[in-house]
Amino acid sequence: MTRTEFSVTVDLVLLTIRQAALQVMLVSRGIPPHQGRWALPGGFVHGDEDLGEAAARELREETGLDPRDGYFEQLATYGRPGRDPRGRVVTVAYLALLPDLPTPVAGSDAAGAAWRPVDEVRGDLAFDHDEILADGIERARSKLEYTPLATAFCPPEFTVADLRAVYETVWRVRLDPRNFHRKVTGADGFVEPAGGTVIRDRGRPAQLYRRGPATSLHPPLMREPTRPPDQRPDGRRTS
Amino acid sequence: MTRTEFSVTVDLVLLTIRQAALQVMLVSRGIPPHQGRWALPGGFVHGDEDLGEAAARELREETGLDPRDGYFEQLATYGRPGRDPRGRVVTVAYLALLPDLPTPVAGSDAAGAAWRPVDEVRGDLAFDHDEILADGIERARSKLEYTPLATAFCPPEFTVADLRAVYETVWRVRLDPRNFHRKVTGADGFVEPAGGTVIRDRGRPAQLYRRGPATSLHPPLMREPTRPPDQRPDGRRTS
DNA sequence: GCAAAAGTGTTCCCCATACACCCATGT
DNA sequence: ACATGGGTGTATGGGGAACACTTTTGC
Repeated sequence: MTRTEFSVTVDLVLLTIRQAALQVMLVSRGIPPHQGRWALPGGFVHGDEDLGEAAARELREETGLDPRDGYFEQLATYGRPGRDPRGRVVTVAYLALLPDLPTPVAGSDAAGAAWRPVDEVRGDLAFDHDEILADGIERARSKLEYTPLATAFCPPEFTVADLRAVYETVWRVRLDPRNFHRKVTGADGFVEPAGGTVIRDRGRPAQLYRRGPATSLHPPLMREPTRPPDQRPDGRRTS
Repeated sequence: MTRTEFSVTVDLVLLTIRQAALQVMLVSRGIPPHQGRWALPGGFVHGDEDLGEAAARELREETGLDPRDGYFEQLATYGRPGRDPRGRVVTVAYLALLPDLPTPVAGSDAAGAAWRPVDEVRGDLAFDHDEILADGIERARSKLEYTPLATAFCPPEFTVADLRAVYETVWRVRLDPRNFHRKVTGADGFVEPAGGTVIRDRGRPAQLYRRGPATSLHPPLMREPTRPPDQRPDGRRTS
């Protein structure tokens, strides 16, 4: 019975929506291995830490954000021999869905950290981070179907249109604004009125809402549509 | 930067349906820590193994089963300091849904392995295995809603009633046999006819079916009903 | 014949979709 | 005035739930 010794790291898939695109937080690696390449933020788990604590610590160190600003959950664990040239390293990946806060990237570690559109970085990441990122995006997509987590991408107060933009961006679809409005405001505990109104661009002012108390939606409120081939706004087809 | 050394184990949540109950494979621990208590089967990850390989190896060693007999996926990873008195041990839990095959428990390690109804063991397991088991059951429950994995609990050929019993057992509900039959046989790629018929108890012979090619069901075929309080056959209430 | 389980047909109703229409603002 | 986005009302259709009914076996 070999009791091989491992190092254990946490890696973060931090997703947000900026400029109408799904973006992921990446760091440019300053040291080998994979020096100069983009990678998911992360680091070694300390001796007295639970895994989730280590992930939350890294989140604070790298971005200044708090897990409670958005949503935070364990994603999956990766331990293929050879995935890290430094030795036998198992990494526990965490997924966070965050609002596009004016990121106070101040922290020291955060040098070289940046939001990047996921479409522009797929295939270019260090280690097995492409695989981890793909799993995180897939998880986020499916979570939107049966949980109220779309609000995790929104700031504390948001409009129905903001929330709709989340689904449209993550799923790459157009949703009918009128039916969307009814479903969201009608769903029990999904959102609750915050009182104010705001004018985003042109047109009638929109009501502001806060996250509601719901933690799950049964039946699922929003369902990822099975797209007819021409419905993608960018004209591309699903494989 | 402390690079603490960890041991890494895999633990298996093996679920099946026997005697109309959801059952989990447990081993009685022969050595400390937690000697004499029930625990999930598992073991240390070897130096040259991927995590999934280690889990599949443990499955073979402990039960003689193959991952491909049913369904197999990573569940979650647990690494709370102090969860194992032997030191800093991180465990990657895997979930398997298996048919009630005439288990060839022959293997040496399998001494003391047994299927136990999940209702009878909750709260009594070693380490943090109660938490892991609860997470596995919850994952299995929700997977049935939007995947065709209920067939993983069935032998290669099964009747619609067999499949219905899976949902009824895992969800603790009664489902209408007539509507269930139509939904299952009508869903694209969920099941396909195997040709034969079989008489289980009394009544008209039932058609046999095999697993179909579908890997996902969009929209979800079966939905866990939100139960009116009196609908549980055993009369108990959901918390 | 009778009980029991398999399987089909039919009705009703909810709810998602589609879309006409009105509201409130900036220019 | 008119363009633009916010929000409501309403008709239509598909699918799930409920259940009457037929089929095929064992006893």
